[in-house]
Amino acid sequence: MAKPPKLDKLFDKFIEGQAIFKERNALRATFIPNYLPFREEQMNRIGSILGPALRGAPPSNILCYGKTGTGKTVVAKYVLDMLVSKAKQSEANVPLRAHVNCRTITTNYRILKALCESMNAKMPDGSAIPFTGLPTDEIRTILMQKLDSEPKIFVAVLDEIDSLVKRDINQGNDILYGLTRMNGELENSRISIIGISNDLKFKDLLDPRVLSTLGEEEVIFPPYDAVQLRGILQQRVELAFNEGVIQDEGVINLVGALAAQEHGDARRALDLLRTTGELAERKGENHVTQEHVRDAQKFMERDTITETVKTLPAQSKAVLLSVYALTNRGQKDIFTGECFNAYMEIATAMSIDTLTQRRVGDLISELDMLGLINTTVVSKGRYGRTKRIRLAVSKKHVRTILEVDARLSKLSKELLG
DNA sequence: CCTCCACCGGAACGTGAGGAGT
DNA sequence: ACTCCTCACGTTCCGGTGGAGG
Repeated sequence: MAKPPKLDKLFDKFIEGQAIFKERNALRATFIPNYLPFREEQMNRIGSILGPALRGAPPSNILCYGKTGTGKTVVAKYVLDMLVSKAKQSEANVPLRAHVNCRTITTNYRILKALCESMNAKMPDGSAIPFTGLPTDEIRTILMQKLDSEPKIFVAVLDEIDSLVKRDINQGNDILYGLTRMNGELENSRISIIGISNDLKFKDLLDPRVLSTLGEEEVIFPPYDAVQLRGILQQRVELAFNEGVIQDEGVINLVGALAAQEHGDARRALDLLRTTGELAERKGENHVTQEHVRDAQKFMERDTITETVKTLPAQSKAVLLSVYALTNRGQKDIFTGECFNAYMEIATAMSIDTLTQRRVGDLISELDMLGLINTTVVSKGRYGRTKRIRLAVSKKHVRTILEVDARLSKLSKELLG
């Protein structure tokens, strides 16, 4: 059987496509290059703080601040890698280490569990630690016993530590207080914490008792400027792409410039560059052009919005739709009361429960945080205080996506404005 | 300067699902 | 079968508030 020529050509394109990438992973956020440009200062600071661990002395706790994609995580990992390999070389005290992302690991229990697992701690009977069901106290005891079983320095990196406190200010403070105070209860070992925060104001949320121990040392990660981004990209381009793929100097400049607009986020820059390469690859081309960069930018934007809207729970969809409907009726500014009324209609039409205004208010805030709408609290004097709401994404965008939901097909044109 | 609207947003609590141990 | 845990999602209650209009 002869191969269909079309498919044949398609596959050929993929084989040719290898001409684009040499090592695609070099453009991923998890990749740790052997040199981190523009972060010497931060690396030296953290290095000198952690240094005492090599002599078995407990390092101070560190808080790292900086917006997303400023290299906090990669620097922390890099320095710890170096520390551990140095310790192994010289047979000094090899510190234990753990890296926990507090945004994906959402509860105190699971954070403790993750810390336990990083050093293979088991239940007293030798079984694995269960996902849930244990009192949090108990798992803390297990952690401490394991730590104390032999003298060690334990460096725990708590990534995105701000989300821990923002999710639940009491719970967050509790676990941080518990961790920072552990040193007073441990006999042999010492624990030291590297907190990584995207939010510069995160300190305000911390209990002063927590802050005083956790924030012993602070390291700031400023955003990269366009020139630095270009430098980073240049370094990765050499690792990731085959020679001659990027002939146009403008490609890197453009990626750097686009990412610099997004508060100097290197992760975004690398993502954009990778998507650009993949786009060119899919088209079966051997070179990457500025046109590809622009396409990739659009593609990524559309992709993230589509994804967030699609995965919204039904109630949030109803709220978003009510904003959409009012916008469609020609209203630019929408106030909470109006939004709530529209929501009641739409939720009824969707035949889902209607929530209270209090709850809808929270959903509005969530949509705001997702960047789908913009809200500001405004005072209209005699006519009360409320939130001014505006749609932050294009109307077309919302409609096409929301229409996919089966419950929404019933909604009348009239209802949607 | 004071009032008072229409909501904001914190606190406490309820419910039901999901999992573990006994 | 029963107890004990956490967690997501909502509700009820309520004190707080910026500024237009009196």
